[in-house]
Amino acid sequence: MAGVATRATTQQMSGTRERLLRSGARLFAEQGFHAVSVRSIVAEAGVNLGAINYHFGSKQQLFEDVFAAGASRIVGMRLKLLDHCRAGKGRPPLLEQVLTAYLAPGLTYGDNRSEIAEFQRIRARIVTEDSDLARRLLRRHFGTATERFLAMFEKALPNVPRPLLLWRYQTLIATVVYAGSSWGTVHSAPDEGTAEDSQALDYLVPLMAAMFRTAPEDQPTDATGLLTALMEG
Amino acid sequence: MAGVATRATTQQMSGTRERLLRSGARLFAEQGFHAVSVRSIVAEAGVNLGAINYHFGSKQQLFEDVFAAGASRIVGMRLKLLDHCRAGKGRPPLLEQVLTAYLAPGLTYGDNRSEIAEFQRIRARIVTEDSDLARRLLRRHFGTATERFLAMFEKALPNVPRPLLLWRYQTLIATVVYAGSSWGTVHSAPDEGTAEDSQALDYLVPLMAAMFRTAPEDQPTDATGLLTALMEG
DNA sequence: ACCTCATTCATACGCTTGTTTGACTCAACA
DNA sequence: TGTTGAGTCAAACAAGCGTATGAATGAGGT
Repeated sequence: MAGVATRATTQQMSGTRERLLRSGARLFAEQGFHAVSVRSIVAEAGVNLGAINYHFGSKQQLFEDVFAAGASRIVGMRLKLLDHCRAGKGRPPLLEQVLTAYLAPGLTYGDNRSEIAEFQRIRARIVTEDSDLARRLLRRHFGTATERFLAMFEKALPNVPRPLLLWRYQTLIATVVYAGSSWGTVHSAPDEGTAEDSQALDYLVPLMAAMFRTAPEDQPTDATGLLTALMEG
Repeated sequence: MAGVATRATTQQMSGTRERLLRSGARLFAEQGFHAVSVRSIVAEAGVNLGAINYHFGSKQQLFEDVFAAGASRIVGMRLKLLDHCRAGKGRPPLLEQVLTAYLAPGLTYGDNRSEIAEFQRIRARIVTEDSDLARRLLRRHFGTATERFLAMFEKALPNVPRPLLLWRYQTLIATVVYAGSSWGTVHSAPDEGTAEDSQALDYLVPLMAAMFRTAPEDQPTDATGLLTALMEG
């Protein structure tokens, strides 16, 4: 017991672990897992080379811990906000509430602005991977929250069948991941397309709401037919 | 002159260059630039270790060539389709035409289905980076096409001011990149959320159209205020 | 004062990395 | 029939990688 207390106290005091988590998050977000060396992490953290393997066991475990920390922060905020969403007169539509609950924690707000941006970059990268590690991390940290949000979206839009809803949810994910990670650069003119992060929520909620509310009867636009028409001139 | 002809003929016959481009595309898409070794590429291509440095000069140059090939294929198709977009009675709305022109080449259709998916994965990864290389590649290969599409969107939606239009264009990019690379996996239940690629275009065009047509007066939903309300209960 | 033990540190290990080198092959041309 | 030169190949290079090791450190408990 005394040993455990001592260890906890010492870890808290030394802060090596925390410094590694922060440096790791910064560098992994910037360059990706494989492009970052443990030497560059310990250098930025200002600690010894062996520190990563001592505190985390391996470079990969440090990465997983970095991911877990960022994910739990965002998901925790999302679920807390989701708990406060309810339909009612005088309140905004349920859809807008749920969208706000989903989007806000993933956008760059408040004090831990940069940490959220860093995590979203890490997440954006991992989403495009299909390694077992990627699938495992995503499932573990986002699985239950996804189910709860989908259920809530179904309540907000009872006449949208589930398959169609999934497409919209995917688009929502794409938008928030992309927005949180690399927003602000439409790749043409250098200054063009930068958007204020602080306004992101106000811009995105109406856009996503409009997309989610696309009427089912609007759905079967024959885009494929349109495509062949375009190809023929 | 004879020398040049000889070289071209020999390259065409050997096919080592092309094999490397294909193996590189496959592996870079799967694992990312830094995670892939030169040796794994040449092994998959069934060529000698030195072949990459001989034909491309460096691993990075091979990557750039892979990216250039994929980008020019997609952008070329997009611009060709965009040329056929025009308003007119009896035709679909201009917005849907432009959206189809933008989305179709990036989604997984037709014969080179896997090659497009591979490139979209590479692109998704590079979009989240902020290295000079990433910026350079994106600017070079997507810059002018972006300008032309933005101009066309402005023509299709003349009453949407440019800053708002950029947000919607960003969302479109996010959706197509994400859809083309890692679609089909809402990360909860394993089977849930898989969507048929062949229907992607028909699903996405109406969603994006609804989002693009969000009325300007709908825009200033006070999501920030809603957020504070949610946080307070 | 002594022991304990979590932590730090310098060093080294085995391995892989991207690239280079020089000999070799062999179709094309004079 | 030589000669040329693009292409292939095995071998080696220095450098960097993640990790392991064992000694030094130093605060906490007895």
